[in-house]
Amino acid sequence: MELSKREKIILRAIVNHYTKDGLPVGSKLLANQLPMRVSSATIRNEMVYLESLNLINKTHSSSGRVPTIKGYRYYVDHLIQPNPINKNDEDIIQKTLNGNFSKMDEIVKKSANILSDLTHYTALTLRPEQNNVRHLKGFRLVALSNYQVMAILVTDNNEVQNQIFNISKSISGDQLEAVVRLINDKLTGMSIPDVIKKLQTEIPAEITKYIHTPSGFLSTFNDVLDKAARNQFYIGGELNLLNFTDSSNTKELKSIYSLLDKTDDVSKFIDNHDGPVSVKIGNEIRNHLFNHYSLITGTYDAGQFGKGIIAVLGPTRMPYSKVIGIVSAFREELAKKLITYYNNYYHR
Amino acid sequence: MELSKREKIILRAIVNHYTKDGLPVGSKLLANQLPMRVSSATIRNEMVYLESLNLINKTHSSSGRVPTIKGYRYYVDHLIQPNPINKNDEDIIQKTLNGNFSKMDEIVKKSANILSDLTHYTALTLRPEQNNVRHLKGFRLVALSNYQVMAILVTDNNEVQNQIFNISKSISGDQLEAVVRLINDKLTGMSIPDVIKKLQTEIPAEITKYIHTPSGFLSTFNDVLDKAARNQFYIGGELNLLNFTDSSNTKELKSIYSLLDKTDDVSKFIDNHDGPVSVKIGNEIRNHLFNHYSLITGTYDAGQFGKGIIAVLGPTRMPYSKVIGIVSAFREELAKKLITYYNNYYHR
DNA sequence: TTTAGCACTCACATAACACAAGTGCTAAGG
DNA sequence: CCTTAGCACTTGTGTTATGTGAGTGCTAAA
Repeated sequence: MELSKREKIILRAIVNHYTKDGLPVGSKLLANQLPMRVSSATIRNEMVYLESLNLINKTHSSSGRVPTIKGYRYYVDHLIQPNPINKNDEDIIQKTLNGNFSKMDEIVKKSANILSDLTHYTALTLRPEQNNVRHLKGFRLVALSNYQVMAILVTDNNEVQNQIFNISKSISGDQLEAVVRLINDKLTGMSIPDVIKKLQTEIPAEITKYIHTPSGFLSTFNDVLDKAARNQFYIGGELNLLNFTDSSNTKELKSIYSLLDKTDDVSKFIDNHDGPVSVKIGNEIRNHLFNHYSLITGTYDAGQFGKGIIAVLGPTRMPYSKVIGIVSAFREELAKKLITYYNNYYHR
Repeated sequence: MELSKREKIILRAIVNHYTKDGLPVGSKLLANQLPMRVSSATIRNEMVYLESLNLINKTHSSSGRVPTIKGYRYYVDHLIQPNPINKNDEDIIQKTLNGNFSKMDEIVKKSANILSDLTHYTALTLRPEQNNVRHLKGFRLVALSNYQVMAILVTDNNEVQNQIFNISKSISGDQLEAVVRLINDKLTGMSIPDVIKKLQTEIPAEITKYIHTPSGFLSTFNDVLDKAARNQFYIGGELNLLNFTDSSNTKELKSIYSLLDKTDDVSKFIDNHDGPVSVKIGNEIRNHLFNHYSLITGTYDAGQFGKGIIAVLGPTRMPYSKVIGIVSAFREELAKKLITYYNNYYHR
């Protein structure tokens, strides 16, 4: 699909206006405002052509034009003018990321908040993932009392998971201590696949020396492994959806919120990228709930931590160039911050 | 304020109708429907009196009547007819509370979800609190690696808090081990006030034997103590606010949501009770944001765990008798469940 | 004290109308 | 051949008038 120079200017102007004001854009407005001197009739003629290509639309037979999904797509791919982040926003990122964090996850979580503050949309952040198989760096059991045990698991990306579980009355303190020692000895330092294998084969047999029915133990270990394996993500500004979603449709809104609660579903549509910053518009998100939303995702490369994803969810009618600018800048700052963080605490 | 029998019947009917349909209630409707045989004119006369007492209101000069806050209050205090929970809801409570929980908090959290499902409103639950000063039952430091430490704190209500913190490069593994031993020896078993005192006096001095600037350590301990001391609460069905809040007013809605995020504020208006189940209507909640909301709170006595609170937040126009029935039943079931739970795991 | 009757009020729905913004089309001009 | 002035046409929006229905307060009679 090849557009003439003038058609491009017109389409760009339509998208710019519409994302700014949210009102259909008419030919007269553009005639008075475009860089070149043309009459509104000429613009109307061009608009007919753009509409025939399904790049723009009318809301009713005599209204101004509005971009279609395809129009936004063309705009983002060919017409967008870069809008680098402004100094002020840059400062906010710098300042906020420079807090004191005691866990990598806290930085990623905070990032979701900053990103939503900057864009006034909803932000999602996924912590970095190593692409190789994850190994178990440490596995501890701490007996808190004679009926409560905390399982602590450290993976080689330095993530820590922990979970408390209770032990039924039938186990004595001594038995427990024995099991703690047994498991610490056997599993610490192993790779996760190995841990899972052992949990199903060797370990149960060993444990029965001390405890008759060890199923409670084992299911807890699996829980913790699960938690560690799952792609956790953080959300910032979820209430911002209220700002631009047609609030009459409560049902749809609730569906979206409950979708945002499900880790698996979210990472599904946040995933697969082309390039460092990618834009998905409306039905390109492949979920009918998001037909009027767009998703700007960016990857960040946090060195030893691996690669992570940040994303902004807003209306299809969003100022793409501004949001893309923010996401671009943010992915770089976040990467820098995490690498510094890694060097400060992990590299020795 | 004394009402005649007939006035009571009329007021009750008005509240019942209005909470059911949300439409102003007119005199003709009531005339055809009340137990006694009276004309609409008579009812109108009575209504004038009820309105003079500020128990009911008109939405405009020729509309039917609507209860005022004072009217709801009178209804709840004098006119309400008990509506015990139905078998089906009862079953749901039983079944859901009978899951397998590994932490007392999980039960309290789940309760918020059940309660909101049953009422279709928003539910808040506070975990039980012992009213005496809390003691520190156990305090552990677990070195996960030579740069990460997990602090674990167990209070005498068997709550466990934990937090991970990083140690700057300047500390060696040996130093760390020494500090871990020191702190475990000195603080385990003490009461919280004592712990705090020691953290400010004795401990810093001791630690400096091993580490030059122990301020990082100490602030983390304080963080964890803080977390344990705070009244945590859980929310279920927060999105249900969308069902009955005038969704045009996005701003107010956001204020409410951000209020519900703040522990202190929430426990403030959930607190102070009269009796096992209490009802606060509109401005009685003492926060202008809730002028069109009512709050049904119930206490539950979980034996050794102490006493906790459950609450349902809905519109002033809610079916009080049904919701009160549910809260009443729930507080008892939850108490039972927690006592059983305690006996199974803690009492030996 | 109750009630039938009636005039009155007000929200709500509907239709009629003008208006503004925008369109497509046509015909003339560069 | 492209551009544009002009014009008829469409549609959303806002205003006004008008009718209807549910409800009220008041009065006068039972």
